[in-house]
Amino acid sequence: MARAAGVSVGTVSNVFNRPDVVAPETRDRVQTAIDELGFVRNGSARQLRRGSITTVGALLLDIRNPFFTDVARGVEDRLTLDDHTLMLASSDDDPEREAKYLRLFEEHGVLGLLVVPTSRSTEHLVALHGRGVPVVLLDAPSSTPGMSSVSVDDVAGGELAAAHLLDQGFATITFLNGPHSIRQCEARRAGVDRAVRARGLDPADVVHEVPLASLDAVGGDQTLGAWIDAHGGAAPEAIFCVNDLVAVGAQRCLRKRGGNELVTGTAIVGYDDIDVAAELAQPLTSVRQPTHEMGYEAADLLLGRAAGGPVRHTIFQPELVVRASSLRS
Amino acid sequence: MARAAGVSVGTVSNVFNRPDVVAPETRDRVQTAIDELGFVRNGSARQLRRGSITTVGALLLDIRNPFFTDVARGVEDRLTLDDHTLMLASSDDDPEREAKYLRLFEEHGVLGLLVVPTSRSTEHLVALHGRGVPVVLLDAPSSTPGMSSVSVDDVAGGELAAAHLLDQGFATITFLNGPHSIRQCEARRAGVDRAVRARGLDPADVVHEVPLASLDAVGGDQTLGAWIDAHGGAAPEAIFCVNDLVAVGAQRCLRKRGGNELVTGTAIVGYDDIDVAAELAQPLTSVRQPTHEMGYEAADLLLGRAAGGPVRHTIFQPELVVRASSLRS
DNA sequence: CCGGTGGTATGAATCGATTCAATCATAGGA
DNA sequence: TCCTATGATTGAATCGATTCATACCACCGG
Repeated sequence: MARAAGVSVGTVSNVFNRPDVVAPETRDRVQTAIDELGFVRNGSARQLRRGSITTVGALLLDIRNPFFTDVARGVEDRLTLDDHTLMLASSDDDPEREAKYLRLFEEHGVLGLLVVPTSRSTEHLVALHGRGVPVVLLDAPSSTPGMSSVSVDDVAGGELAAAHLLDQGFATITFLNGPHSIRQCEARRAGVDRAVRARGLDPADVVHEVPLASLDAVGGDQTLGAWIDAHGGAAPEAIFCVNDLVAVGAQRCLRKRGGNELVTGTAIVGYDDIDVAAELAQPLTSVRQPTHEMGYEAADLLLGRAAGGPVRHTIFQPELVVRASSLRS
Repeated sequence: MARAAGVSVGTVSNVFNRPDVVAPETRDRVQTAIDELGFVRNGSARQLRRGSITTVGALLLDIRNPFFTDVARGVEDRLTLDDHTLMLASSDDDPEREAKYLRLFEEHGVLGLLVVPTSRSTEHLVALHGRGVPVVLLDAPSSTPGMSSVSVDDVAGGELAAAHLLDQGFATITFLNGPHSIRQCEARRAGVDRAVRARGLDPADVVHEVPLASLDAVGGDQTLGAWIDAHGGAAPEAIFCVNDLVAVGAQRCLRKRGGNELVTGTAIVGYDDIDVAAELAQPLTSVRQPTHEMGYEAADLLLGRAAGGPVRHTIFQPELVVRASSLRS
């Protein structure tokens, strides 16, 4: 220990935590000893004595999805204001991985957790929260009392997309969607239906929902390809994709079938407004979610909560960004 | 504590760590008590006693860059094999942030660190490593004895790109590059020069290097635009971009100036081969780096190192993926 | 009946920083 | 000169899990 500086343990601790109570001269002496030895205090010991301090955990679904990393960036930006740090991990929508990471975070005495819950998993979270670890749900509304949440109105998002297509005059919408066990997928479908009904139409006549093999470009490509094959080689007039990666896959599928020519006969709307949406072969119309703000707000709620603040449920509104891919040619 | 199960602390500890030495009957009794109370052992205390255990830290340059998240995924995939977990953070190429996170990781008693070093920063890392925390450098070769590293041969990457353009018959290459203080930028330039010289030409005649305002799409767009303005409105015949985001920006710039028409007169080569490279307006020729393998290998090296294994320097070879953007029309 | 052996359980010592009551030093006031 | 107020430093107790030497028990062979 750095009492090679000729002082007691208590004084060293004071230099770190309450420098003002230490005489300037002593402080300097200790400080130089610290620098020379490259002394770093043991975080585990600090934390053991103090309770949790600086780190906040975030458990996302997929660390490679730009939507989540943008959210994470918002979280980080809020946390650095208070000198907190972020521990990231991804659950891959696997409840088992989720449970494992939740336990690890709790063992590490994390200050609180931001969690994008997997399809079905709330028991662990509720238990954790009950044990006194503040939890804020991300991209999912909370029904547990005392647990804050930050989410986006996915019904409104689905409605925006469908309304846009209907207003263009398309009579049918082919909806490449994920399983309804995923809340977001179900909600977006509900929004689509609402837009259809608002125009006096019957969803059963207008909406053709096609379940995706996977929620990425490969899934979009294959699923749309199979659909086209099953319909005598005719492409749909208008497609709504549950996220932009799927939309990219759909475009790829159409282009392959059009002999690598740009296909402009089919309207496509995506979801998430990823960075390159504007730069694609067909600049993609998409529903934008305020990712950065979501992360920022969630971190803010968590820190407030940890300090005894109020429970809140923030619901952001999505926004439609219209580009060439959805316009009638 | 869970000695409401009627046993001593030591026994509870044994149930967790050496279940075989506890009598089955006792073990069950303790286990049910644990489950009922939702008992989670205090990670700080464990770690204090044991030394570091499960977590590995990774400090990346930018968490939003797909290149780094793909690498992170490789890391995670390796770590889960040994039940380790990953703490992620991004330094934003800011040495101060880097230092802060390094200290935090060390305080947390991390098992080891994977670091993509900022432009100039090795002192901290060397000191840390000297203090006994295993460090593996990512995407940068190590010159410090005892410190393993995983990197890609950026000289070869630059050479691949330039050779491809030269072989297409282009007489000049406009290179949108970052500052040479960034090792990768400098190395790629060296590779370009090597390709030029190998063909008996003088780099001074062939290569026009243009410094970028920022290493993203906005930077690529603006920098190329300024260059074109400075050259009487004429676009270069062949462009090499230091990464794919810059290439996307360059394409955007060209399209804007071509009245939103696809511009096929200019050849473009990017770097990183991001996911959507094939789906862009001009499918992008790019230099691919084995991101996932890099992460996996780095994590493997780190775990090996922590277990007293050897120091190693792995250098991966990049690969050129040719698409339409670079082909003579 | 005794000593030995193997299988279990115990609890005190330990890790290292923090905290707080107690000690020590110095200066100022009476 | 003595007493007190103020400021600075000390060191023992503490956090909670792990570890290890010790104790306990039952059973077996001699």
